Amino acid sequence: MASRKSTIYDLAKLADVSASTVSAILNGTWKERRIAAKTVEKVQQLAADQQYTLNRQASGLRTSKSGLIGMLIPLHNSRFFGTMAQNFEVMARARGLYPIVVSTLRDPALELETARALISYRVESLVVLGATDPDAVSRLCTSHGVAHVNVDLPGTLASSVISDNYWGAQQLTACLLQHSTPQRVARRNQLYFLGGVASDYATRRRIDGFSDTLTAQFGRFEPGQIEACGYEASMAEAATKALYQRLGGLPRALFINSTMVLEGVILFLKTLPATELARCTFGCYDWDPFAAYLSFPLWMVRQDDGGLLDAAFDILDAGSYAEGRVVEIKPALLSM
Amino acid sequence: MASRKSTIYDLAKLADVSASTVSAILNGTWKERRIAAKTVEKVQQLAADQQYTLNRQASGLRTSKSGLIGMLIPLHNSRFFGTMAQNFEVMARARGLYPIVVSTLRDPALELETARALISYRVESLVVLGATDPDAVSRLCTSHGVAHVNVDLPGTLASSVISDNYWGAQQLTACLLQHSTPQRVARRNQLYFLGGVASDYATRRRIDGFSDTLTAQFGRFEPGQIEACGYEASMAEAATKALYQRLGGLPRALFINSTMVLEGVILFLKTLPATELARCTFGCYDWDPFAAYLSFPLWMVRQDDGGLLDAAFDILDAGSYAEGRVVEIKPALLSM
DNA sequence: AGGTATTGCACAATCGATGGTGCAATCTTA
DNA sequence: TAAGATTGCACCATCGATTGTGCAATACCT
Repeated sequence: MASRKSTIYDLAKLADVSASTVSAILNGTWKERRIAAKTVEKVQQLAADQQYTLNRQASGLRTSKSGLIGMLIPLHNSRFFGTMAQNFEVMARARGLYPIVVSTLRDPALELETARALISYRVESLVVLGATDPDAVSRLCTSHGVAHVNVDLPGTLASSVISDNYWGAQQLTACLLQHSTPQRVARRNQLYFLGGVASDYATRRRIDGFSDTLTAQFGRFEPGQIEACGYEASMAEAATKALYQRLGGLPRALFINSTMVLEGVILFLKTLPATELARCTFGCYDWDPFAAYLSFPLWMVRQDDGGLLDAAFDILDAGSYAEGRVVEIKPALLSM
Repeated sequence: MASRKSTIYDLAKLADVSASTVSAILNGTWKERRIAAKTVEKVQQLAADQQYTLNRQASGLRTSKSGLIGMLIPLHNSRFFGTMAQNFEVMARARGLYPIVVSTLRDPALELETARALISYRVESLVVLGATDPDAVSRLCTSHGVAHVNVDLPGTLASSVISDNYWGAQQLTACLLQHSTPQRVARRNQLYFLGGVASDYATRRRIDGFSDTLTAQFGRFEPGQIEACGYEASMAEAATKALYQRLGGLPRALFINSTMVLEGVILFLKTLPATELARCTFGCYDWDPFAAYLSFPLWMVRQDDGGLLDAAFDILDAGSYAEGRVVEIKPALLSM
């Protein structure tokens, strides 16, 4: 029954018809080919008995369609990227495409290598999420005629869908201002921005939103209020500690750029007495369910993952990826 | 320069050699085929100029190798599964295989459909993580000669690598006993197990570890101490509330079965005053970085994700997947 | 010089599925 | 009943890469 493998030729022999007939029956084009209903039934029964499965390598080779759609993500084990991957799979399947999600560890070389691999498997489109060097991927895709779209971090060579980082940062900063207790001590009477990479587009936009809001409020803003210490928890922990020592205490409010950075901040906060924490208001750009239940209040910006991917698929569906437009999707501000 | 696509035939024409020569040069077998070094160089240069990429559909069809290895996971947006996916990718690449991770939403039908799709793309092996019905997937894989291994939840038709849930539950339970304050109120003088599905293998083993430890300690154990309310946060929230009302307070200790369930528990705990929380000791089977920073102490069992996958790949590498053995990997107990 | 050995490559079949084309057999219609 | 229409399917080239085999051309040897 379970012959090691079974091809349309095997079925053809068993059913005493030609391979092309079997093919037409199994791929649904048998009506156009005027195959008799009873032949159809016989072959379908046989295919089921023999556990036949289409060889998509062969099928794809012939039709030059793979049925695959790829997504590059920086990491699997992050809430945001995981949720995006989850949404991506659902939307891909809804379009009859088979989703492949691969992480590239924020490594430009791995991004390119991975894109190249996906292209060699002949993916039909590619969603490039949070890539470090989206334009390099764009060049590769374009030279191979692969539709693609950047998400979360924009590129210049293809259309992009990103969070409205500027707006979100403004909202979060305004919120921190509003909910923090003004303090007398001058050196503490400030808000600080922590984490991310200054050369990174999203971080830059958030810094802009942060600093513009502060400038609008106070008329001044100092570069020292920004600590773009990277995304790693250990870096963030050290940076928080350094800030604490520099200020002689926690700042009036802290704008934490990503949940990964938040992990690092918390590592340091754990060493402080609870009374200290109460003096500072915390905000985090990005959301995590457990972060909502920390021992101190925390404001969070939650990106609209569904909205981002909807827009991305719209671009792919419309074939307008080469236009290089940037669509911004507003995030949501969540209290604690 | 960037011809829409370029095949070995295009390169052959340009280099004025045969396609088989190009193929041998590009796949590294040119030494055995005694291709002259200068021909090699010429063709390689040309391939680079033309942005040639191997068509893996064609290559795989011919060699009946896809270079793909698949992994089924229940969800992307969970720490544990995300981390497993991340490790999987690294290990797959180290073996020269291209990883495909797909989620199946704990849906047996989707598990099967996905496995079938991966097989149609001719994956060379399949890691089945936390599947609801691993044996159905095994049957499919076996009938197609695809190597596979179950991870996290065992099957009976293929080798499995799982956490030592019994041992982990014993450890966690013992730890809860040791760290909880014995209370006089009889109805509270008990530990409760919350979450999971009783028909699920992992949950059953954990319940066994939990109840055996309690029986050993107290000589008795009541079925009412188990609330296998499922994995959803909302269910867990309701169950916690019901338990609280039934007992007239929190129990002496709570064994929370998964971080998802923990989310639900916390939703309810948020409605209680902090003094109430101090009376109960909390333990969670599974780990989340932020759960470590909740406003109350929490013991967690962290599964050895690297160890699980190492063992899984060992089985695949050894080709011993059909033996149906079960390997248990001990988890770690983490304080707060 | 004549023969063998080696070098360097081309040819052609093949993997499995697809789809254009052609051709009997049967059916329809005048 | 003969001509035309329709039904039902087989044949074959093709997608791009791989690999066993064969065969000139050059190198080597006595």
